[in-house]
Amino acid sequence: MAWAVRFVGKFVGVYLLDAVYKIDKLYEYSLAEEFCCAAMPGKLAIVPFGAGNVPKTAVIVSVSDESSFEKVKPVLDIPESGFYLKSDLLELCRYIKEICFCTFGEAVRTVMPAGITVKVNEYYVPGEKSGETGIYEGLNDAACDILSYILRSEGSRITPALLEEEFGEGARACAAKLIKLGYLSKETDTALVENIKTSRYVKLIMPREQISEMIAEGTRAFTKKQLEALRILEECGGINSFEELMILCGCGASVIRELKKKNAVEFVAVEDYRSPYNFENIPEAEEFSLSEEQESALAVLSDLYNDKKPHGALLYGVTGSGKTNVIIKLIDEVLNSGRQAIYLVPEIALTGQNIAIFAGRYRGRVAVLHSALSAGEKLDAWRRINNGKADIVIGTRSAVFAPLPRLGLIVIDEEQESSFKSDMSPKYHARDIARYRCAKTNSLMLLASATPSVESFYRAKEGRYTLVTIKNRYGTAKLPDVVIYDMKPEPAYIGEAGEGTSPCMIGKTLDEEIKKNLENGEQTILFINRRGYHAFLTCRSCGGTVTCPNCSVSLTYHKYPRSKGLIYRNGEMICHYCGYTAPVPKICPYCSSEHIAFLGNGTQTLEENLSKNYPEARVLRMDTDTTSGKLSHDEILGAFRDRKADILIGTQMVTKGHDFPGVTLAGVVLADTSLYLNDYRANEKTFSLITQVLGRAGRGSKPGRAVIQTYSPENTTLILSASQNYDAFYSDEIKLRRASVFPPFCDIVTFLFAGENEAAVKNISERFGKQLDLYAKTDFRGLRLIVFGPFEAAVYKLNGKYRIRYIIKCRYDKNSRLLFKKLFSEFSSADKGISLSADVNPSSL
DNA sequence: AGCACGCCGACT
DNA sequence: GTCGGCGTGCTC
Repeated sequence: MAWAVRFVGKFVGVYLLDAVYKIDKLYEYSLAEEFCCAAMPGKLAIVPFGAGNVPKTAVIVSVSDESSFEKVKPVLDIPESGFYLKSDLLELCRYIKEICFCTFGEAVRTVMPAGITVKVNEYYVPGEKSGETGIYEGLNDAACDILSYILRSEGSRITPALLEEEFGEGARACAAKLIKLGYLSKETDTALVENIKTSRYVKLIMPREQISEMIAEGTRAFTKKQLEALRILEECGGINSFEELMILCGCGASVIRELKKKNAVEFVAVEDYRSPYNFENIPEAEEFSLSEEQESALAVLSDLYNDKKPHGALLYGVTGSGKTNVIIKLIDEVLNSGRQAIYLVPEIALTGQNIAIFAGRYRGRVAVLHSALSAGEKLDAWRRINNGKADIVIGTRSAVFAPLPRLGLIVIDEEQESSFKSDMSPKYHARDIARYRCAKTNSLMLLASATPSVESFYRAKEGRYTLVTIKNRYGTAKLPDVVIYDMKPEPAYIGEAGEGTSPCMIGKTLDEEIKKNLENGEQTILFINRRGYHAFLTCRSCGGTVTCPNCSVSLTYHKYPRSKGLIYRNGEMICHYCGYTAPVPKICPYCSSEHIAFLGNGTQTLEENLSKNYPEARVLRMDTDTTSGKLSHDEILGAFRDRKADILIGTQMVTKGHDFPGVTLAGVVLADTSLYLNDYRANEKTFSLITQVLGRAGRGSKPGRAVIQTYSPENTTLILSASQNYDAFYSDEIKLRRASVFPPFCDIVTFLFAGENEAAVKNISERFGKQLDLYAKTDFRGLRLIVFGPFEAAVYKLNGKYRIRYIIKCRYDKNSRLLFKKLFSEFSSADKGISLSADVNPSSL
C-alpha cells in the first residue's frame, strides 16, 4: 500500500457505511488521478480501513485539496454509477446521527433506496516473492498447502470464503501471514449493484408484407406457432414485452427465441420504472369546491406557504370536515408554483383508495413509496423522484426522505399515529425529519388530524405551529348517535366444547343494532384490538399458562393457520412477538393435567361468535393474519365496499379513513383494552381510536350509530370521545401531563440493554447506571435529569434475549445529547453479545 | 467490529 | 527457544 504523505492533490472526507458507533467519524483518504472526476459528495467509495486494510464501503461527504492528516491512504475505488445522495440528504444524515444515536452509515442506509448495494470481491493472487524458488522452506504444512493451492489455481479467483471452505477455520489467518511474508497478495474489485429492472422487448424486424404473405400462402421457414407469434406481434404494433407476448400467443419462450434466431425479430432491453400501481385505469378525479370554512383554512395555509419561509401548521378538523380536500387544493398550489410535495399517511392508511385520490388527479406526477414495495420498486420510484420526474410523493414514514429537488410542502396526515415513529434504528420520527427538511428548504410542514397528538396541539396552542381549525362536518355527514354500553351485567359467553368460557363479546344493545342493520341490509364495522383468538391456554389445576420459550409472553391461540402454506388445521399457538409457533397441547405442560382451557378473545373469536349469532350474515375479517400480502388489504376493503359482506371485523386497520357509504353502524367490542395500556399516551390513543371508529359510521346520507362496549362506562376519556369533544379532552390531558411531568413538558429518553446472558446484561446495566450518576454529578452537573431504572423491560425476555431498561426524563437538547452520546459510545459495544439501543420519545413505554 | 501488537504458558 | 493464547488500543 503506497502511503501518501503530504500528498498534493485531491482528498475526500468519508463516513463508513458499517462502522460501530464508537468509531463513527469522518475519515480522510487521498484520491488517485483516475478517481478525481468521479469523486463527489454523496457518492459511494471503497476505502481500505484499519490495520488490515479491509475494504469498506463509505460515502463521500467532502472533496478538498488539502488533508489535515499526516497519513492518508488512497481510495480503492469509486464504483461507476449515476447514483449519489444530494447534499441536502447528506446534511440530513448528519442531523439523524445527531438526534437518533445511530451511525452516519445507518442514517445513509435509511435515506438511500434499499436497492443499492456495493459488492466487494476480495481474492488472493501470487505475491512478489512467489516466483522465487524454495519458497516453501520455513513454512508449516498448512501454509504450504494453501500457498500451492492458490498458486496452482491462478486464473480462477480464490476468495477468503472459498479458502475457508477448502481448508477450514484457520485458513484466512494463514493466508494473512503469507501475505505478510510476500508470498501472496490480496486484490479487490468492487461493483455497485443497482437493482434496476430492464425488461426485454421483442421488436419485429421482418417486413410486414412478408408476414402476411407467409400467412396467406403458408411457409416452411416458420412453424405454425412462430407464424402466429409474428402475426400477434405485428398486431401489437411491432413491439411488445417478451413476457406479454408469451401470454398473448400462449406460447413458451422457445418459440420467440427461435424467431430471433431466424432474424424475424430482435430483442431490445428497456430500462423500465416498475410500479405495482397501475394508474391507467384510475378514473379522472372529479373537481370539487370548498366550503366557506375550508376556503378560509386554505387561505391561511397558502399564505404560510407563499411566505417562502419555514413554517409549521396544524390543520385540526373533525372527522368528515374535508381536510383532505383542503390539502389537495394546497398541493395544487404548490405544484402550480413549480415546487413539490410529500404527503405522508400512516402505514395502514396507504390503501388503493387513498392512492387513487391522488393518482386520479396528478397521474404520472405521483410516486408512491412505502415499505411493502420490493427493493427494485423502491429504487425505481426513488430515481423518478430524484430525477425530478415525480412532483408529488405519497407514502409512509420513510417517504419523508424522498429526494425531491424542489420541495415546498410536507403533509403528515393523521399526525398522532405512532407509525410515524420508526421502530428500528435509527428511531426517527417523521415529524422531526419533516421539520428539519422544511426548515432547510423554506417549506411548509403541515400536520393534519382530527385528534392531534397532545404534543402537537400544545405546540400549536403555544404558537409554534399555526393552528388552522375546521369545526364543521362537510356536506350532509354528521356525527353518529353514540351509546356507551356497560358490559358488566352481561353474562359470560360459553364457547365451543374445549374452548372454555370467555367474556361475552356482543352485549344486548350492540346485538339489537346488528340485527337491525342486517334486516335493513345496511353494513356494520366491528373493531377489536386483538388478533386471533387472543386466547391463552391456562391450566385450571396449576394456574400455568403456555408461554413462548424465547419471550416472556403467553402464546396466543389462532384457529386457522396464519399463512396459506401452513397446514395446522386444528390451529396453533403463536407468539405475537417473535412468531414462534407450537401445536396446541392436550395436557398442561407443567402438571400434565387435562384441565387446560382457553381464556380471552380476539378477532377470530369474534368472527365465530358472529357466525353463530347471525348465521345468515356475511362476515369479513381483516387483521395482520389476513392481510399479509401487498394487495389483499385492498381486496378485503374493496369487497366490503361493494357490499359483498354485511359485517367487517378487524383490528386498527379497519378504522383508517376508508369511505364506506353503506356503513351505518360501528361497534367497539371492548374499549378497555386500549384504556389500560401501561403508557402515558393511553388516553390519547383511546380518544383517537374511538374517533376513528365513530368516523366510519354515517359517512353516507343515512344517520350513523355507534356502540362502545366497556367495563368502565364512567371513564372520562370514553365519555369525551363519544361526544367528540377533543378540546375538553385536551385540556384534561394537558393538566395531567403537566402534573406528572410527561411530554410535552419533558422529553423521554430510554436506553435498553439486550443480551442472551442474563447476568452480563444485569451487570452492564448496573455499570451504566453508575456512570450516568457520575456524569450527572460531575461534567454535566447543570442538567436536570430524572432517571428511572434499571428495570426489566415490559417483555423481559424477547427472542431469547433478556432486556433491561432505563427511562430518563429530561430536556432533549444539545447539552443532554452530549451526555447521552458519551454514554452510548462507551456502552454500545462494551460487551460482546450485548446490544444497547436508545430511543427518544418512544411511541410506547 | 476487526485486526495488529504485545506479553505470558506448553510445545518442537 | 517458538507457537499461539487473548488483553488492549487504533482505525484517516
